[in-house]
Amino acid sequence: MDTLETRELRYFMAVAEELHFGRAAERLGMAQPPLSRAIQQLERRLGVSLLERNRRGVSLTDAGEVLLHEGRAALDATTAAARRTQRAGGAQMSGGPRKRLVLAVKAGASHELLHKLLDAYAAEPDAVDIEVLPSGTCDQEGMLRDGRADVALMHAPFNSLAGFDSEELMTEGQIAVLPAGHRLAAQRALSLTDISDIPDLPLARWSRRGTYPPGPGPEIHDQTQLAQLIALGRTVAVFPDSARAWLWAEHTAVPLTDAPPVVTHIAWPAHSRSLALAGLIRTATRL
Amino acid sequence: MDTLETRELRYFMAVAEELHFGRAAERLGMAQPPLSRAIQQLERRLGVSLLERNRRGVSLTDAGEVLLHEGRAALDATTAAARRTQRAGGAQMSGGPRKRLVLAVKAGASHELLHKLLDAYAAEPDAVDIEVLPSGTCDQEGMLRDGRADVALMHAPFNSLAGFDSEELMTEGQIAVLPAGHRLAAQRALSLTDISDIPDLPLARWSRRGTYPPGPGPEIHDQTQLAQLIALGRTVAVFPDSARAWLWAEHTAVPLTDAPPVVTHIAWPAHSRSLALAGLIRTATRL
DNA sequence: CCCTGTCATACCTGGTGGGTATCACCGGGC
DNA sequence: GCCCGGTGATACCCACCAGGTATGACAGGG
Repeated sequence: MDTLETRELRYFMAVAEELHFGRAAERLGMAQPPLSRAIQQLERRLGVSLLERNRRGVSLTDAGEVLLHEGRAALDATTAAARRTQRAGGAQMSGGPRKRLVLAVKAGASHELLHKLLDAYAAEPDAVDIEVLPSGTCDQEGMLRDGRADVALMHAPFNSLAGFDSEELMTEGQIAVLPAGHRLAAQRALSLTDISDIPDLPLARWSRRGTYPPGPGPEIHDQTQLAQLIALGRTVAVFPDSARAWLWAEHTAVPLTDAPPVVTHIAWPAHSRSLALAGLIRTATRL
Repeated sequence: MDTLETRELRYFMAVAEELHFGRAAERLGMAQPPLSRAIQQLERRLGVSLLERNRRGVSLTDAGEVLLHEGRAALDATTAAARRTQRAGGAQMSGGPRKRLVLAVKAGASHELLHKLLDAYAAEPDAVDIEVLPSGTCDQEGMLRDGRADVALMHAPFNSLAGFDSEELMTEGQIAVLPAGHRLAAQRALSLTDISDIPDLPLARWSRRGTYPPGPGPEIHDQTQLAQLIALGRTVAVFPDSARAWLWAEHTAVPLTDAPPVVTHIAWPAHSRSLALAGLIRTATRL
């Protein structure tokens, strides 16, 4: 059969990610035996073995690998359905905000564009409330996928637009943000190689899903933290032009000649049919 | 809570589509009272009213409308996960086909391209079996979405590529297919207006999701049927150039000067990670 | 050799999904 | 006006199964 209950998917995802029944069960807030049994039943129903039970641990079969990816998408779509439904209906009963759109943005990025967009949209006759949801972790894709957001500002090439509809809004170059007193801060322009190997100024390393790329630079997970470390002369970082908006007095921005341009898009789930969303997109493309 | 069991989604979709608890229950193979109760529980859990129970029938609230669309996507993603997992795992146990990719195509379209693609791919060293799944109903989108297919040939502007990754393969003009003896069959070229209002040759009307657009022409749901009606001098139809491959002796093809070009794409789910699929796409783009 | 950590098995229990019977309500016919 | 047909909701019951606890089987390491 091709049923496949949400609960079973949740269970399998937990096991597939932990590769350990005990820890997975703990994460799910249940005991280990029923979890084992549920996975066995799932395997029997699908007629496919998903996990290789080696002594000492568990590993995924090819089919398990497929279910891990496809199941993630399915679970995201399911929770998105629940979230968006609640948002659509919450309005009509509580006297709260009539209708809301949740717009995911990268915290601190494209301030000016965002401001213009929100102002222009608010002036539209049929505008609804826009809730801006800033994400420090650059996870606008996930937010669209699991329904935490209805629409997002994304930045190629950092975000992938795969699976979404999108419109291009703005293209900008990138800058190196240096301590004001540093010798390179006096330059007119720099290249990526100029700043990638400065012994006294190692490039900052952003956290990606909790892990950091290797290198000598400080580990960063927060823009303010980074701004401070730059101001203290400890590191250097690369940002889109629009980051000039939040620079401190102790910072100096120098254009990068060979950094890839950053393209800001407005993106939304491909199947979306919301009129409010269509209005926001229309406004955005007219900016 | 943001749970939302697959079963509940299935139930809601049935009611939302039928707008009738009794018929929905019948379609689901269950009795009406438990279905009513399940929907009530769903509404309470989400804290949102989904259906307006008017005396004499049911209608959707705004939130219900949203759940109808989002839920369809979620259910499709779920059954896609099940189907693709079974395909990935079916190979390893039964001695059957090692690994399969299912390629959805519009029945009868792009014969030559398809042939070249399959031949070229079969010559690749790491080729897997390709199962060609022809669809008479032009529903390649749905096939990709619910996992019946892994990859599809789609034809803009007839199919929407929204939500998929795709690569352009071929662009072609369109032709009018006329009865060989008709006076217009002698022309070198025609425009859409030339053929849209011929009293003795009304344009054929294709079925779209079971309904037909209004007009005087015959109702068509099958290519052979259409071919026969043209050969009999009863109707005229518009096709991409590549349709010349299956024309009969009694048919005459005349190029259309102002018909939009047809672009054939190869398309696949945006999140797909299959190596076999990547190989097929690479072959296709090299054609 | 036993101890430890793993997942599987055995068995029991409570919650709940589903069935049947019935109600409440309304609109339409005569 | 009355009754009838058709709607969804309610009441009640039962059986199934998700989940818990206790325990087993099995391998690797001291």
